[in-house]
This record gives sequence, structure tokens and C-alpha cells, in this order.
Amino acid sequence: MNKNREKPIAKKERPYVSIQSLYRMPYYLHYLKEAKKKGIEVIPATTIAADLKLNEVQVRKDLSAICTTKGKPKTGFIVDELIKNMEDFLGYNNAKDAVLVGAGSLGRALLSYSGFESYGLNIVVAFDNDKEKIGTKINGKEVLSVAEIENVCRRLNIHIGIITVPAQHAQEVCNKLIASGILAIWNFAPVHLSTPEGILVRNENMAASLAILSHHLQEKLCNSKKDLSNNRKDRKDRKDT
Amino acid sequence: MNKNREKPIAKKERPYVSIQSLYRMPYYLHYLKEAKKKGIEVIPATTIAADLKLNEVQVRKDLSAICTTKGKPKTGFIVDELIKNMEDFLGYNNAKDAVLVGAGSLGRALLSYSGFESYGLNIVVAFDNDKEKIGTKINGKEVLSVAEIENVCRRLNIHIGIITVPAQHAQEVCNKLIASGILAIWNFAPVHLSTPEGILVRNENMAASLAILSHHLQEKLCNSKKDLSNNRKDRKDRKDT
DNA sequence: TAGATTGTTAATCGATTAACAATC
DNA sequence: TAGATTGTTAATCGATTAACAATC
Repeated sequence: MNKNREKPIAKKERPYVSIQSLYRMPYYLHYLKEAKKKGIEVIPATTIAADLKLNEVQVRKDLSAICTTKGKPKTGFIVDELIKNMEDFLGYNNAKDAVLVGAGSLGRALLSYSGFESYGLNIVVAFDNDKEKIGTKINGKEVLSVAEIENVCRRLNIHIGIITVPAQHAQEVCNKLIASGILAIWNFAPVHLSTPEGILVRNENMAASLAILSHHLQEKLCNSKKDLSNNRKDRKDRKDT
Repeated sequence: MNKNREKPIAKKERPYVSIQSLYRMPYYLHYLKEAKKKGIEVIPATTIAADLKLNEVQVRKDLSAICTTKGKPKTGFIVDELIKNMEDFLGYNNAKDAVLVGAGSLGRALLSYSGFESYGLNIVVAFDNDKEKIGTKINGKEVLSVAEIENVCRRLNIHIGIITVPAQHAQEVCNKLIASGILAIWNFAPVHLSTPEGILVRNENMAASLAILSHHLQEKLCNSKKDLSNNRKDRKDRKDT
């Protein structure tokens, strides 16, 4: 590899990966694991693209962003390598501890959900300010007073916070979490959170998703009614990712 | 309004609203309802933008897309009007019935979650193929055999399906739902679903959201380690929506 | 009136997709 | 070798943002 002489130390800079690309990663990962199960050892990006209904250039770009070894023309990528690289990239290999604030209906639901572990997320403890709830356990996880947030987060060195409180308390809780050393927030409250730079907020807004479904349905039903009485004009519908 | 003479019948065509814009609607709606509670009757788009940390042109565009009456320069929009228009647009006013398939951990969680009603979603019944579960009730909702899907959906005229089965069964369930007249699918399984045109699939991929959080945290913690030993180069972090 | 706010047209930005040379 | 597949550069597309005239 004489060509590389000019920049000998320049270790491959990790390229910027957009949120959209990041969002696609778990789909690749799942797909690859399935492929592995079937005994497939090498796979071309073109096949992945076809199966996942994605553009093939996009897949190649996504893969090349996280893959330490290059794909081989004519054959493709090594499945095991890809899985390993992707898990490293996503940080699934070092399990992440998290706290959850708001042990209401949705909070309980998430605490009871057993699916997070396989992605390396471990909800350690929950907080609430309802005296009835404090001291109880949900799915084996203690519910503590919100007054304990900073204390616990600092002591256990936790950096992920999940917010499932009602909208009107979300910002306040958010501030408290940030003051406790939380760096990434998974916000289920249907409000915008103001945060200082460097804190990532991922909004999981059920209301917003529902709005998208609901709106589509409304259009759909309304149009079909029109179609019945009127002439039908074909309209391409767009699916989102 | 003589200017309008040229196209007299052309009723205001409902403009195309992007998924992103649609996603912002519930944030506006919540904000507006809060404003109303405080007794605010008229509000300028600029204020909304500032509070929600959005670009003001974006807000004006979003509002003008759904609002039947124009905003008034110098004063703004009528809060009540906006709320009404938005609820109509999102279809919150005519409650939507839905079925849920997969009464596992996540499915139970959603069935028990009481927050959907306020957005007009009503999960009527659940399906599973586990004999242990069939016949039981979760939060007052019956669990039926998956064999009943078509039967029930047709009879109750239901058009929204929620998929909370394990990834490997998601496509199969999806096909079944579509065959039963479902038009909009809320997919919680971490896989891509292939659907015919005209069916909307909204993916709520917890794994993918988690990946985004997880990756950010990894970068963050890794960088801060570097910063300690190394010189610190400021890096602007980007928040997602 | 002056100035805040509106709606719209044009510029910018970022992500996706197309085109294509390089490689096994 | 021929052809499938790769990685990359350029073109396209859509959404966001800036600029600005119109309005109350």
C-alpha cells in the first residue's frame, strides 16, 4: 500500500453519519443477523438494498461509513464483520444504564417491556413524585422520589434519562436530569424540550405518530368516498420510513 | 373579491403537507391548548416559533397549510380557530378505532396505556396466537385468536392496525391486516414491511431510537475522555427533532 | 403613519439518487 | 476476460431558511 505513504498516521476519521442513516442501522443489523442464521457469510449491498426496499447507493454509503474493512467487488461484505462493526458503532456491546422519570401509564409500560435488554439498554430505576408509588416496585425496579434523581444518577454514573411524565412537567424533569449528568434524553412527552448544547434529545412522540396515521386515514376514507361518486384520479401515496 | 373571478369554483385545494410538517402539528396543538388555558385568544406565529424553537417561516407555512382563515398582520392567528382547524386536519375529532396484534410485553404495555384516547385513538381489541392469552382481557380489552382478524376488522369497519409481534412474524401479520381492510399500520416491529401502494406504514422503531441515543452517548463519553488527555476541540452537536 | 406580522418567492442546505470509473 | 459489485463524484430533489413586498 505505497499509495498511502503521504498520510501515514491519519487513521480513518469516523465520517459524519446523519440521524436518518443512524436510524437505518438497526434495520441492517436485524437483517444481517437473520442472514447469518441462514448461514450466509458474505452479502452484497445490492441484495440488502433490494430486500429492505432501499436505494443501493444509500446502503453502500451507510455500510461503508461503519465498516472497517471494505466490501469486495463481485462478492460483497462479510456478514460477521458487518454485524460486529455495527454493534460497536451503535454501542450495543457496552450495556447502557438508564433511569426513567414518571411511573404513570406509559412509564409502567416501558418498565415492564422486556425488549430493551437485547439492545443494551437497562432501565435501572424509576422516579416519581406520587407518594403512593414511591417505594413500590415495577417489574422488579424500584420507584424512588424525584428528589433522589441527582443523587442516584451521580452515584451510579448514569447518562441516559427517559421522560414519561405529563407534558407540563417534562421541561422541569429535563432540567433536573441534565443537572444530574444525563447526556442523552429519550423524551416521550409530547412537548419540545429546551436543552443546552451537547445534550441529545430523541423525541418519541406517540401523539405525533398517531397524527400521521390519523391524517392519512382521513384522507384515504375521504378520497374513497369521493372516488365512489366522482371520477377516480390516481394519486400516488407516499410511505414514510 | 373581484380578483378571484378567474377561478370562481376552485375551492382552496388542501396543500400537500410533508410528514415532517405533520409531525410538528401535535406540538402546535399542545402549545395552543396551553395558550388557551392561559386566556390567550390571538397569537402571532413569531411567538409560537420562538417558544417552540422553530424557524418562524416554517411555523407560518405550517399554520397557513391547515388554517381556514388567514392570520392578521400585526396581531396573528385566533387561537380557537387554529385549535379547531388542527384537530380537524389531524382527524382527532372523529375517534379512530384500531386493533392490536401481538399481546406480548410491548403489546400489553400499549393496551394498558391510557394516553391514546385523548388523541382519538381507541384500541378495540387485541389478537395473539398464544392459546394461554386468547380469551383473557388486558385493561378490559379482549384478546382473540389471530384467526379472527379479518372477521372482526370487517365487521367493526376498522382501518388502523398496530403491530407488536416479534420481527419474524411482522410481515405475515401485516399481510393479514391489509387483507382485512386495514389502511394504516403502526409498526413497532423493528423490520421493514412491504406493503402495496396506498397503505401507510408508520414505523415506531424503539431499537432505532435507542441506537441514536446510544451512539450519541458513545461519541460523547469517548470524546470527553479524549478531551481530558488531549486538547479540546469544540464540536457543535446537533439535536434532532 | 410606522412598525409588527403576514404570505410568498428565491436561495440555501442536506440528503438521496444517478452516473461512472475502479476492482476483483 | 467479462461482468457484477464496489466506492466516489456529480446531479437531483425536497425541505428549510432568507429576503421582501403586502397588510393591518
